[in-house]
Amino acid sequence: LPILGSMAVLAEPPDGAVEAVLEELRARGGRVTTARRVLVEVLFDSAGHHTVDELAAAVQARAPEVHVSTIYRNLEELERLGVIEHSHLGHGPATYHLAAAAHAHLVCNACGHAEEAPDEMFAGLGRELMRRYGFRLDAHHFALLGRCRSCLQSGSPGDEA
Amino acid sequence: LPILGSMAVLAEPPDGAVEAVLEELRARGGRVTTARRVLVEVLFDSAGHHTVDELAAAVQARAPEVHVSTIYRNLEELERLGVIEHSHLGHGPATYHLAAAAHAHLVCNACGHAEEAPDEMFAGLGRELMRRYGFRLDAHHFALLGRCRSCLQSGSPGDEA
DNA sequence: TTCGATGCAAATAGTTTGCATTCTA
DNA sequence: TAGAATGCAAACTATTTGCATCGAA
Repeated sequence: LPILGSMAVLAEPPDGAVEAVLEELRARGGRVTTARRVLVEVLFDSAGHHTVDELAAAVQARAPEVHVSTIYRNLEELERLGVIEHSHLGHGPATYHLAAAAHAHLVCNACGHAEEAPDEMFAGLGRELMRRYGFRLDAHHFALLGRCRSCLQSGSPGDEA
Repeated sequence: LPILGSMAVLAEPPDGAVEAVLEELRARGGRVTTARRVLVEVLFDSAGHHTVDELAAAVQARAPEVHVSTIYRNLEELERLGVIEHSHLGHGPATYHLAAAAHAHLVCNACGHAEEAPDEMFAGLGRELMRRYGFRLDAHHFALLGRCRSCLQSGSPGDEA
C-alpha cells in the first residue's frame, strides 16, 4: 500500500485548516513544534485512513528526526482536540483519519477490503439501541465485520456464520 | 452454523457437550489431550466472556503445566470447529465465548461496561447493508462502541461524538 | 528562562512461532 | 511408533512510558 501518496483529494483549503489546528494547540497552552506542524500537514494533505507507520513515514520524509513515539503522543493530542479519530479496522494497527470524514467502516473478514458507510445508515439501529438500552451508538470507532460482495460471490470457504 | 452440528444444542448437560466436542476433535484426526479436555470443560462450565488470561488461570487450576501458548492454539482450533467465537470488546485482550451464545456487544466508551444485544436488533441494518453494499454483516466479532445509559445521565465529560 | 515537547531506550501487552520433547491413537 | 500436540523461550506487533535534553513562547 502506498505511503499516502503525493497530495490526495483535498476537501478543504489545507493551509487554513492546518493553521487553525496549530492555533488551537497554542491556545490550549501547547507549543507548535516541527513534529506537530508536519504531522498536521500530513493529515490534511492525505485523505483516508492511515496507520501510525504510514504517518510516521510521511512525516519523516519531511522531518527525519521525528520519532514514532512523538507521533503517537501527538495523535492522542489531536484526537483530544477533535481533529482526528482513530478506528480499529481489524486485528492490525489502528488507523487515523480526519474527524470531518467520520463514517462507519465495513471490513471484509475474508479479503480485508474496507468500505465506508455513511452515518445515516445507522440511524435506525442507533434509535433502537437508545430506546431499548439507553445506549448511544458511536459507529466510528470499531469496524463492522462481515463478508463483502465479491467474497460472497466467489463463495470463499472458511468461516460460515 | 457450527461444524459441530450433530450435538451442538447447548444449554444441555455440559458433560455431553464436552464429550461431543472432544469427539469431534478426534473425528478430525486430532488428539484428546489433558490441555484440550480441561479447556473445553472450563469453557462449558463458565458462561460469558473470558480473556485468555482468565481461561489460562482456570485451566491451570486443574492442570498447572498447561501453557498459555497451548491455550491460544486450542482456542484457535475450537473456533475453527465453530465451538467458540472471540470478540474485541475494546482496546484490551480479546474475549472468548461459546458460539451458541453469539450476540453483539455494546461497550461503553466511558466506563467500559459491556452489554449484550440480541442478533435480531441488527436484522434491519444487516438487510440494508446487504441491499446497498452486498455486505453480509457479522455483528459478533467487534464491539459496538458508544455511551451507556448511566454515563449519559451522569453526563460524564470526555469525547463528544 | 521556564516548562511543554521531544528523542531515545526500554517496558508493556497481547499474541505467535520455532523447536526439541512428549504422549495419544 | 508416527506424527499431533505440548512446553518453553524467544520473536513479534502495537503501543506506552521514564527520563534527560531541547526549544518555543
